[in-house]
Formats: sequence, C-alpha cells, structure tokens
Amino acid sequence: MRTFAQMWKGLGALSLPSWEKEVLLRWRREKVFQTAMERRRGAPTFVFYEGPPSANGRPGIHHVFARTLKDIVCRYKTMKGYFVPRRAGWDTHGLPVELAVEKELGIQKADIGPKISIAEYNKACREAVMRYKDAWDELTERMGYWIDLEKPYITFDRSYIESVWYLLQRFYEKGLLYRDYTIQPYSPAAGTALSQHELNLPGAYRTTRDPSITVQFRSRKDPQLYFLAWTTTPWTLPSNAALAVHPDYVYLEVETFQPYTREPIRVILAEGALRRYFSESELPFTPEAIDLRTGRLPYRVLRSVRGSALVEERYEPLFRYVEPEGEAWRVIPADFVTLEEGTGIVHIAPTFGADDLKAARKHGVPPIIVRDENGHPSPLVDRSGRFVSAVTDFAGRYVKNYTDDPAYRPVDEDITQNLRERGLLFRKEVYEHNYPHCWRTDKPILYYPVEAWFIRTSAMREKLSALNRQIQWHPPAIGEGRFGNWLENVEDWNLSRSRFWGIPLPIWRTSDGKYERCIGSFEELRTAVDEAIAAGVMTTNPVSDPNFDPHRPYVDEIVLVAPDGSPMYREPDVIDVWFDSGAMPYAQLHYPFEHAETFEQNFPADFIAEGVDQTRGWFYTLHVIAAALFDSVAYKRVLVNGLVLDKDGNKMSKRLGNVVEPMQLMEKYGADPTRWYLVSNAAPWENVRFDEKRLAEKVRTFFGTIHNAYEFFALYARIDGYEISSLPAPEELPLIDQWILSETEKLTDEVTAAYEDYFPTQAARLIEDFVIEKLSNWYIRLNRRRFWKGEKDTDKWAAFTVLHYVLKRVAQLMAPIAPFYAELLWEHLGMSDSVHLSDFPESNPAYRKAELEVSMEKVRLIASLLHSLRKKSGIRVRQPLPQALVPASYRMWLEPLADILLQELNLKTITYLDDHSEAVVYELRPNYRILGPQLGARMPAFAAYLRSLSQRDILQVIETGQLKWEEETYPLETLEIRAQALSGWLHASENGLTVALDTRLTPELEAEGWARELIHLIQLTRKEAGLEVTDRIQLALYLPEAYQQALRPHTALIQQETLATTLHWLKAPPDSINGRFLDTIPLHIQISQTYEHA
RNA sequence: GGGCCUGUAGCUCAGGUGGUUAGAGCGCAACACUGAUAAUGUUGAGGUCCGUGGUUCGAGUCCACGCAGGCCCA
Repeated sequence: MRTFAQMWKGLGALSLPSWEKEVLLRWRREKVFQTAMERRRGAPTFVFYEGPPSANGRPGIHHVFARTLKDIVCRYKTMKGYFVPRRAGWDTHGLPVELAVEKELGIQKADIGPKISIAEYNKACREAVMRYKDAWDELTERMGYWIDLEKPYITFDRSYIESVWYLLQRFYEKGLLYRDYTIQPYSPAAGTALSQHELNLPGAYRTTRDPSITVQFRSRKDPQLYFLAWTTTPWTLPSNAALAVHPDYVYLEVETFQPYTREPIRVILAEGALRRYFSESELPFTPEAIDLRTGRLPYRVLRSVRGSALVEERYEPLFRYVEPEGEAWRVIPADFVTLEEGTGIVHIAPTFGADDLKAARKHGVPPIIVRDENGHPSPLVDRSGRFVSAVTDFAGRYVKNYTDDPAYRPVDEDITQNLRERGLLFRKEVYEHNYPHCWRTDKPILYYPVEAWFIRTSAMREKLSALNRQIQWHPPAIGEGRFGNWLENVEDWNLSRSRFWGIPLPIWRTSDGKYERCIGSFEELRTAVDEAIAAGVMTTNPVSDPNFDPHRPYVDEIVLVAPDGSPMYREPDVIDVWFDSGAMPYAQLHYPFEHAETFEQNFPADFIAEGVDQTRGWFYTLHVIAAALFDSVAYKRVLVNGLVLDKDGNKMSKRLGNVVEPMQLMEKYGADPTRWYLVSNAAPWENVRFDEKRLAEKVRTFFGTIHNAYEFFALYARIDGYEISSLPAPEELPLIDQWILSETEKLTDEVTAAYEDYFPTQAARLIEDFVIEKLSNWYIRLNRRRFWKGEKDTDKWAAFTVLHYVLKRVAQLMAPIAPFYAELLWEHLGMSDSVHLSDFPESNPAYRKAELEVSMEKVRLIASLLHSLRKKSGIRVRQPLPQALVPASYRMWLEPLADILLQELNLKTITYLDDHSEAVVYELRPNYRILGPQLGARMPAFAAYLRSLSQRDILQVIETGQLKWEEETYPLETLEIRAQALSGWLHASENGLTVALDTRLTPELEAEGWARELIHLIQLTRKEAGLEVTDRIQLALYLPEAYQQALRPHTALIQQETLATTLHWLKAPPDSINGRFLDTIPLHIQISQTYEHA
C-alpha cells in the first residue's frame, strides 16, 4: 500500500503521446473495455450501429472525426448506466475493391473470364479487401475508440449473405423487387457499363465536336406543320419515340421556308428559342432572302400557344424502321425542357437517355425496340455500338468510330444527309461540348439500356417520409432538407451491378423469362438444387457443403429447374453494396436464421453517426430496408458530421498532398488533443478546417492548463501528505470554495445537458472554459497561499479536499471526449478502477449557490476594471492603495467577497458610492425593450430628450422616480441609468458600471509597498541562491537610513514571508552593494541558510 | 440546373424569441507576477457582422435578390 505522500506523484512536463500509450497498455492489461461492457450487462440497452468502413483503403482523419463522435456518445451512455454493445463491421464488396485489384493485377474488366477466372479474381478481391485491416485496428485502438474488434460483422461472410438473401426475398415477395432496364453510361468498345465513379475519373470528360442538327417532325393533323427539335446525337433519331415540351412555356407557330428545299413551311418552336433561328431584322418574305451561311430566314409568327396545349399532338416519325409497341410519336410534357439550347422541343429516345426513359415511362410512351426470336427486346443499336439489321439504311454501321477504322464515315453525317434530302433538316451546325469518354478505350460512351433489378422505393415515398419524421436528426435541417426532399422525390433503387465481387442476386430465371424464382436461404437453395438434380439439370449439390461459397462464380454454376422442366439460370448481376451495409442491423446477427431475440432487442438503433456523404448512402439504405420490411425506422437518432477540410478549406486529396495522416498526428500530439480539437472546434455537422497549429494550441491551452492544475495540487498534497477526505458541508467552507464547488455543480448540469443533447462540442467548450477561467485562472490563482502557508490546519485541508473534488469531477466530465487524460487524472487523484467504469456524476444541489456565482462574476468584472485603472495609474500592484469606489448598488454582491477583491488588487477598502452621490455623473437612456413597442416612431425624439437633460435634471428624476415627457409620465423602470463617470477620480466603465480608484498614498501605505518590494527582492535572492522554498535563512540588509526607519514596523512581516529566523540591519553600506531598491536606491542583501540542530 | 449548409477580428468560433457600445480563445503588442516559474496573470490594439434592397422606432439577428465557398444529386 502506497502512502498518500507517495501517491501524489507528479507527471512532469506534459507529454500526452507517451502517457496515452501507457494508458492503452493498462486498458489492454486490465481489459477495461470488456469490464465496462460486462458491468452494464443487464442494464437497459442503448443500441448503437457502427457503419462499416472498407478496409481496402487507409483510414483518414475524417474517420477519426466520425469515430470520436460515436465514441463520445457510447462512452457517455455507458457511464450513464446503459449497456452499449458496440460491434465493429467491415464493408467488403464493391467497386473500389475491384478497381484496386485490377490495378494490381494489371488487368481490365474485359480480361475477367479470358485472362483470369472469376474465381481467381474474387479470391484476389477477398484478400485485398482486408489489406489495411491492421492499419484500421491500430488506429481504432490508438485513438481510443472503444468498439469490439474481436467479432466484427463482415459483409462477405456466408451468414451475412444469407441474411441479405432473406431480405431480398422479402422485397421480392412484396412485389417491391422487379426487373426492368435502365439507361447507363456504356462503353461499346469495352463492352461494359461504366460506373459514375469511372465517369468522374479525371480526363473522362473531354471537349468534343459533334454535329448539332435541328430537324422537322411533321404533324399528323397538318402536313405543312412541323415540330422543330434539336439534337447532338443524330444516331438516336431512328429511336425517337416522343417529343417533349415544357408545359408552361409559350410556343409559336411560325411561317417560313425550308432552308434547303425553299418550300414554304410552318414550324413550331418555343418563343424563347425564336431568336436562335430567326433574326430580328426584317427580311422580305421570299425564298430569296434565305441565307444559309448566316442561317437567316424570313419568317412570320402566326400564333402562340402554351406548351400544355401541344401535349398529345401526333407527328410522323423521321424513320419508321420498327413499329412501336404502343402509342409512340406524340408530344409529352416534361419539366426538364429548357430554353438554353435548341428549340424548346426535346427529342425523346427512351432507349438512349435517362431523362428520356423517365419521361417516356411516365407518359406511357413505348421505347423503340426490336425483338429477337425469343422475344428479347433490344434497342436499335447493339452492344458493340452498331445499328441492328432492322435499321435497314444504316444496318451494321457503328454509331461512333469504335474500331479505329481509318475509313470510318460518321453515321451521323449520313443520317443528316438523309434528312436533308427528305426536306426534314432545318439546320446543321457543329456543337462543342464536354462529353464523357471511356477511360479505358478513350472512346465516347453511349447512354444505353441495361437490364437491371430495382427496388420499388417510389411506391414507398409516403411511408419513407412519415418514418423519417420520427427520426431525430442532428442537425434537423438535414433530416428535413437534404434527406427529406430526397425521400419525397425518390426514384426506384437500381440494385444491379454488372460486376463480380459482390453479393449475387439470388434470382433464377428461365431463358424465356416465363419462370422466375427468388431464393431466400441456403436451405431453400439446397432443396431447389436437389429438385434440379432429380430433374437432371444438375448432377451434384454444392450447397450441401457447409462451406459453400455463395459468391460468383460458384453460385452461377447452379442451375435450377422450372415447373415446366426447363432450366433456370441465375441473373448474372451482383447487388449494390449499399444494400449490404443497409442490411447490417439484420445480417450482422444472421437474422432471422439465428439470434432473433437479440435482434428484437437491438432494433432499431438508438443512435448512429456518420458523415453527411452518407445521406444518400447508408442513412438511406438503412431507412429503406427497415421501412419496407419492418415498418420501422432503423435508427431513432442520427448525428451527422461534416467533412474534414484542410486549413484553407480545400478538400483533402492525395493529389493536393494536403492529406493529414491521423496516426502521425496522434504520435505527435496525442489522441486526446486530436479528439478534443475536432470536437470543440465547431459543431459536428459543420465542416472542420483542419489546422495542425490549432491542434498544437489545444495541447497548450487546455491540456496544459488542466495538467498544471493537477501538478499544482500534487506538489503540495505530496508535501503535506494529504489524504482524501469527504467534502465538508458548504457552510463550513470559505466563500471562494463554495463558489468553485457551485460552479462545479453547474458545470456538471450543463455538460450533462450537452451530452444528452448529443452536442459534445458544447460539453467540450464548457469544460474548457471552466478549467481555464474558473479553476485555474481564478480559484487556484487566488488560493495558492492556502496550499503552502503554515501547518496542516482545517483551512488548508479544505483547500486540498475542494481542489481534489473538483479535479475528480472534471476527469469524469471530460472522460467521454478525452478518455486518456481523464483516465490518467483519475488514477493520479488516487481513484481506483477506471474513470470509464465510474458512474457519470450527478450534480449535488446542496452545493449550488447561484447568487454566489453572480457575485463572483461581478467581482471579476470589477477586478478587471480596477486592474486597467492600476495600469493607467502606473502604480504597481505591490504598492497598496487606499480604496476603490464602487456604486452602492453593487454592495450586496461585493460585500461577502470583498476580501478577494482587496487582495487581488492590493487595496485597503472598498467604498460604496451612494446612488445620488454628487461624485457620480449619470446618463439616462431609454429602456428600448419596454418603450419600443409603446413609443414606436417617437422613440428617437424621446432618446434625444433624455440626452438633453442636465445632471441636475437627471438627479431629480432619480429622486422622484419618474420622468415627464410630452404630457406623459415614465417610471424609472422604463429608463436605464448609467453611471458615466466619477468626477475627480481615476475611473473606468463597462456596461453601465463605473468604478474608480483612489491612488493617494500615505507614508504608511508607501512603507508597506516598500516592505513588499523588499520581500520580493529577497525572494529573488533566495531563488538565485538555489534555496528550497522551505529553507530558513539568516538575513542581513542594508538600505539608506530613511528607508530602514520606514521599514522597521514591517520587520515581522519581512521575516515571516522570507522565512528569516533573524534580520540584521547594517548601519553602513558594505563594500559591495549587490542590488537596487526601487530601481535606484542602493541595497545590499545578504542571506545565509539556517541549519537547524537536530 | 436542383436541394441543403456556411459566410462575424489575422485565424478558429460564440452571438434564445430583433433592443441601440457585437463577444471569446488563439495569435500579436505591452506590462505585471516571481512559493504553479519551460508556469501564471493583466491590459491593449484589431470588425463595411459577404453584398444590395426591403420590413421595423430599431436588423449581425427577419424577408427578397445576388456573390463566394462546400456537400449531395442531376
């Protein structure tokens, strides 16, 4: 057992990184995290979900940010008595993994199959995805993020996938999972769809020159009338299925000439596009006026009409290679129509444009497609980028030069020529724009129809929105705005990804699409395979193997049998990885196959936290799955964090070289300051500009201060062998102790409220302010003497006890945010266990003295004003001054604490000036808050009147308690009285408070100042001599006689303060004068240590 | 193009429901203290509250339109 004197060991200069490592060792050795969990087992559960990161990249500082927030909440809730299971997870599928593997293997997507088998490829992905797991685990531990890394959920696990299949089957059974096609960026040269990510690669968008043609669609009901539409992709015109107009725009019917045939025609285009095609200047209305070079055409406007009135008009198609399977070739309304380019009428090819498809579906316009012998639909351009045979005129032609054929003739030109010959080309130009290219083949992409499976989220809009309103968003704006708006307009969720490394869609179909089956468990699949074996389409059952890998390609090898005996093949897609992570509440528990009860208890989450970028990611997919299948929210509360930008507000990127490496940062400054900085700097949802300088500053300002406070305590506790004692009742303590305790209790309440509000920023700021301002700057500084003077009396003991109590409380309050230093402080304060095993403190109302807090605030304000006055006077604080003058209204606040003020400012008395004192110069101002609504526009006049009053008038108003103005009486409450000055004194004012300082010195005061000056000089000498603060000395002094005389009455004080057992005044100056008194007077100080005899 | 967020001192940020002298910390400068001393304290300088217009007796705060930056989506 250590003694208390041994216990209060100092830590020495602040070195958080190395201390933190010791704390980590201790946590590991004593299994503190596990203990913290165990102790709360059986308590109410606080459900937290960890969003799974992907371990195929290194963790960055933004991960530290999000994880700090999660950790704070979980630690806080644990201290508050909740059982908070925290299970790590890994997101393992998806494009980033595939890309990394392809880069490493030096292959491309197209090589999968020919050069490398899917099995090998997926094996490489599986190995690659956990590449940085160690770096992640290391970071997790180093930053103090308490989460269970032993049994993480992993999205590629068999059990995880089985749960996902179960969920997909439930979507399927509810009719919410369906097959359709979607328009996606597609590279015919590479033969593959491209992801958004690939389009965003640098260099993907390039300036391209394309033909830009305006063509005429002949109206069915009026053969002389044409709709003008504009396109930069003439090759899509054979696939035209509709024309779109904006329902609110004005359209004009214009009489003009066909520029190539010179026949008179009438055309329709938007009023806002008129100038683009017809010049303002008057041209004679004759064919001769046509100027093909400038595009100037004579014209006459015949009538105008709203876009909505054109809807449903029919027109003749430009090309009629295929008969549509429905009502095509009509005008439909669409909001996306603009006047920026073209005619205000948009050519719609549902097979080659995402907007086109959307609008066509909305209005029941069929796509222009052909069907093969099996009835499979196909667009008019095949997957290699060539027109199909049905497009007789251009059959087999590439729509772009995908084969680097030097003799390639752009089919766009031929189509244009064809139209021109038929009198349907209205204008031809060249258009320069940014168009996406395939990053592998450098060829322009096509927007192309791709088969896909969708979740019918559009059918759930209302439910999604209603459930969203139950979620508490921090901040609310994201829930209402970004997320809420998104839900209200949500489109169906395209689940399909034509890739390899992902959870395979568990759907099998016959080739003719007649039969289809969605599998929901391995058992179901096993049975289905048995049936297939019985029917002869399979020979063995791989699913019987308990280690069956449900990934591709193994799952692709499974063929099932349809009721009519025909084989069913798996739909080749894998699913969007966002579904993986959104399925995490269920799949991490292998629900419903196992742990159904645990699931019930852990759904939905009480709390999740991730970055804003997850709004359409994890936040969304969690929400959709829970809403669709469980009629519930997936999380009750979500804390959204902003981005971590560099110090100039730029996004961090490897390219800019401004990426902050979190491990290095924590090695250099420590995890606690990093956490504290990220949290205290700004609200979580704001973007943080990460500035290393500020982090370094945080170490000094906050951690340095609290550490100094502890070191101060330990220094004297050690000397006196302080033993931890219970806190005396408040009334037994000096007011200053009562004050700091009251502030401590207040802090406890406020910090608790901040944590309860999921606002750790506020908690951190409150703690900072308390530690720096209240504790260090005021309480400790003012009480230093109590810790070292004299013997172990009750007052000294109380000081120790109070400071110990306060530091201990701070350790607990800061523990969620700065778990390391809090732990260290807790331990060094002699507390057993871990601070993280303690119960979060409740404030003790018995120690709360609100009025004392206010008083002290006034004292500090006045002290600050008086300090500035001393400064102005040029009289140093060592010199006592006779009095300060303060308005009498402050008496009730100041009187109990007057000693503090006297001591701090080295004053003899405080004089309270009567409110009606002639010495005070007053100013009257209106109380705007009260009079504003009453006086309205007369306000300025009233204010002017008050300014015009003389001192005498004002004093009279104060005496009588009322003011008369314009026939009306105004009581004192409607006015504000400010003491503006104190005539004849050195004074200062702030916020209507004026104080003054009496700087007149008497000989007595002056002598006292000298004594203190002398003490100061002797202390310096002691220090130079290297004496301990407790060493006794013998003192011999020389000063000129007059000073000796004046100082005699203070001999005792001098001896006491300098621990001088004897003081001998030298009559004559010694040979060597070794000092100067008050800068000029010759002084000699001679000290020698007194050795006490045993 | 749409949705959302942000804009206050050199830097990072506070500024319930509008109230007339806009605050803090850091940094900077000066000083003090010298029994927390590689510590501590005090004071000071420093602002077109992004801009323009509006509502109001009164706008950093409310409204409109812009500008700049950011995120997400097209």
